[in-house]
Amino acid sequence: MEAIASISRPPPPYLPNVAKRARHDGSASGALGLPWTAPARASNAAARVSVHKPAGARPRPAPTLSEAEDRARRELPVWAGRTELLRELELNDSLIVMAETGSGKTTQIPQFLHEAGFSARGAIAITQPRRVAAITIATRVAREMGCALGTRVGYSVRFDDTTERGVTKLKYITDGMLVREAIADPLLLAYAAVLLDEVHERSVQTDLLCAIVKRAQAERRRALERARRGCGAGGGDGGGVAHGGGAGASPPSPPLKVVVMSATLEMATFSAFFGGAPCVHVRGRSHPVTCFYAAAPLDDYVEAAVTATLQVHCEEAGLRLDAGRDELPARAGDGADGDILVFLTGAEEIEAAAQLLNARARRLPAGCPKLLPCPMYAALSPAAQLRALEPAPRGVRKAILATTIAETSLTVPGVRYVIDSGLTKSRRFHAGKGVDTLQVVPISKAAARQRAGRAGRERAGKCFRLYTEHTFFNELEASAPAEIARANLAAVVLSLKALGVTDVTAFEFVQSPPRAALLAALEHLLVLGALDAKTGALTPTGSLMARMPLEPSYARALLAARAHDCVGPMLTLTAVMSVEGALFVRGGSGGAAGAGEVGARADGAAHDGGGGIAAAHSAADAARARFASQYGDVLTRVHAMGAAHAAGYNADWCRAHGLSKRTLASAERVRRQLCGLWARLVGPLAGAEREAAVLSEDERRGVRRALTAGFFARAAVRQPNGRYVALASREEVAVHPSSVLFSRKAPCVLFQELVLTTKRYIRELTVIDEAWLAELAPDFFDDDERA
DNA sequence: GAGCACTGC
Repeated sequence: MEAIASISRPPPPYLPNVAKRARHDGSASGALGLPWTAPARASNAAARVSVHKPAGARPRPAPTLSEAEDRARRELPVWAGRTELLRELELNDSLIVMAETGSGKTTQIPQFLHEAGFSARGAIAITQPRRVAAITIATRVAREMGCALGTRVGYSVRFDDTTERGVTKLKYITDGMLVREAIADPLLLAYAAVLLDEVHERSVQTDLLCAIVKRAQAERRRALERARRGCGAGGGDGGGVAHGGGAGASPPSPPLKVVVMSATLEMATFSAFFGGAPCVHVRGRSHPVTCFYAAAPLDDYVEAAVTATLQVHCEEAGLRLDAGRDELPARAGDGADGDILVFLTGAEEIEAAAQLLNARARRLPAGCPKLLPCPMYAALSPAAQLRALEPAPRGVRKAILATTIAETSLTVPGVRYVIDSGLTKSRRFHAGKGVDTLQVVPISKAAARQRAGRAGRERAGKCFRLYTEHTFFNELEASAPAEIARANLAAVVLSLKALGVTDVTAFEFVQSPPRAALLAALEHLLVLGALDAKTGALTPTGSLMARMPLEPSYARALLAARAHDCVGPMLTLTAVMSVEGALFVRGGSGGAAGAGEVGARADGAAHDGGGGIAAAHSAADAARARFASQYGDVLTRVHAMGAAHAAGYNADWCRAHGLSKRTLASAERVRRQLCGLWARLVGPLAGAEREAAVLSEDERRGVRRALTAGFFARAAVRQPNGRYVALASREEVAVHPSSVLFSRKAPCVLFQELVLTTKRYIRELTVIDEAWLAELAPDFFDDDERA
């Protein structure tokens, strides 16, 4: 063990040992320049590999890799620890691997296990938090192993499963998919080993999977013990043990091997959770990144980010920002070599920064290379995202203005400088009020290191932090709170119940969520009819809900459609409401996503007027108005989806009607998936295949009643003074101005969303009859009246 | 009369 884990606690990369205050280039900074503090020396020890080379034969190279590629693969740091890893896994059921970026853990460790025979009695699952990662890594590994994707190596993500049971040995799978599989097969009998990757991200799903595999491990071990004892007691001699032999029982499955893979130092948490599992540390391969800090706190970080970008752009090109034409530097610097990645918090702010950058870039000193701002956030169309990833033209430096999307979800090549605002947007669930909020909060130290590391992917880089060194060391948390500690747990609790957990408050989580959140989730599921009030067990309805890839409230509403003769329309409704991404976008110049088109203009001269996001919003309002329903925003979406379906999702038609083809396409995919699921779980779809473009009045009434069955807790009634009060919380709420019901107030509405900004706004409304509430959710409203 | 970080089933 020691050989590999020669350093079980490596020095954190990027951190200076000595903080030296170093003003950049004397007094030159003037109005534009920001003063920085810099470390005494660049320090990133992670560039070295500290594991020894094991002796022993290695398998033959995969035929489809070139010799150079194969050599590169064997030189990945994780190869040095191959023998040790395998030996530890022979001796232990669980292993924690801390491997830094660039170590090759995700592609190589599964192959090590396969080659060593661990896959002989079951597949090896490798979980990934993101779809693209599962797909691209599986593709890469299939090539390394010289086989076609979908044979020995495959992936399984929503809507796309390329694996074949019994054939696929290495199965790259999204976290969520494996949780689904575990609901049908809690002992994970299809697998001989499960490798949980990127557990340091602490998503609800990986936390849940840790607990699931631990339980499966324990039960499979017990089953093995029982089989062994049973055989022994059954008499006979040694031979009987090897062959099993209980009356007709199938041979017990082998112990489940679990490898937990993380990229940060949080190993102790997971080691303790898995009963003191050994930890292995594998060095990564990244380049040193020098960090600079703001010398004093900054009040406007968008402004500061723009200033810092220009400063880095000029100074790294060998120019001083205030240098005049006569003072061109003797040393030419690096020209426009190396792009700048700027971390901001949201789309609106990024568009504002892009405009500011464009305006100020015009006033750069003569001889300064061009600077090209490139917005990057999830709402951008894929085409616009790709444009930001393309190499800049010669002599031009890109400034990629990104959200946290560039932290882990995608890698921007060519980045040499990172500017870090130190902030991110974070969603939090407030159990007491049952509302979600989205707030700008400081990032963690781990996230700050992750961001800085983005400058050192290809060569040595620099990171400029728009906060002080004191803030970094004394104010930032070591790591962000696990998602499970701040999320709405209704879906989690429903999954746990489906996994056979009777008492979720006693369940052993990697980190226990707040008790209040657990109780709120239980109560929510109880009033939805998913749990039995006496036993707390899943009801038949709850069991169906747990099998649907929907939020519990939507699942409940969908099931309620049976009683209201509107299953087909409700399938459309739940599909169109459960996809992310804007449905209504600006029409005209044609693009899948409205905001995307706005962002894509950043490289042109079009970034002049106030336009931007605000214009896209009002255009979306106009698109919404075309399909407006007197019954509210949800029915408006259903109308739009129905009309688009009738038009065959034609691209020109979508554009002309201000609808996002991309969002519609994913809604249609979800709808088809739900139809298939419904046919299997509930029964044949009588007439629901009719893709109702236009709903009858009865169907409109039906879906509003069905929706009430799932969302009664989010009802608001109009007061005599014209304002609304949310029934459950008794709080005053206001209709969001984007709603089709903004100027046409109904007496009673359901809302899908409550956002806290300048007011408590309710969004995505549906007009209902107040009497339905007591009829469809008597328990909930009886209690409420007594309260 | 305002504005949706990022994943995932």
